[in-house]
Amino acid sequence: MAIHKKEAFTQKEQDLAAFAKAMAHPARIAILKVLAQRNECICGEIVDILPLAQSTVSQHLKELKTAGLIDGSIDGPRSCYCINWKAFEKFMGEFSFLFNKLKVQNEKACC
Amino acid sequence: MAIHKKEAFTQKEQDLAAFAKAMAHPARIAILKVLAQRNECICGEIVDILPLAQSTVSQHLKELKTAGLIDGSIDGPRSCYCINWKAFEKFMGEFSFLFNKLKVQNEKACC
DNA sequence: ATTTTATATCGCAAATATACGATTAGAGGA
DNA sequence: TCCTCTAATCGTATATTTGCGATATAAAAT
Repeated sequence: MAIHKKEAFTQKEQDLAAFAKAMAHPARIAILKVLAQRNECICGEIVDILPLAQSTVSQHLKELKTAGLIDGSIDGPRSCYCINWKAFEKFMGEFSFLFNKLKVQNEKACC
Repeated sequence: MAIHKKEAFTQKEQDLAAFAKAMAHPARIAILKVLAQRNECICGEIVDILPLAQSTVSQHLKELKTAGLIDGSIDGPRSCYCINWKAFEKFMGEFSFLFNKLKVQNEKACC
């Protein structure tokens, strides 16, 4: 294939896919869970909780941040992360719109 | 790395990640959209709509089916697919549970 | 100034995913 | 029976992801 054809799809389709992709790994789900549970933002605590090396966790955090699912700020020698609730609401809303809305008229089984 | 450490996470984390992964590609989002829009179940129409080769579309359909997001049945010489609304509700519910529930108590900004 | 502590980044190896053409399989129709 | 149409699967090239150790960076502590 050589070429990934993401460009051939609509921006909204790409955005939804990117959002899903950011959550498409159990480690990142686990990170989001930790961030959601603790009111304050965590950094290296995540490394202690997850069964992964520090560098790997850092990489997952970077992906989540790039995707916009979490925010991060430097706090002295350590980094602080937290969930970007706005982004979450936006995407969850789009998923709901895309599928829940259509569900109503389609409820009956096909095939 | 050689080893994917999925096993090191909880079943629920793995399930959510697998669900997200199934939607982590714009082509699959587009397929789900088509299936959601048409009341009856489609097969090769998807190939006409998407800018991808038949074999590629078939592969995406297989992934969606394996992940449980769609159902498929053979109808003579052609295949018929439709969205598995039950699975959708289940996963959307889990996402909402995981994040919306926690949002309430965390609304304030951190970092 | 040196050492510790906390993170990010680099480089690499292995696993997966993406895409397509070619081939296969099965149902209908000529 | 032979051909056609639809869809799945195989083989393969390339791209991306995952994971870790090693290294770099930067603030705090000694």
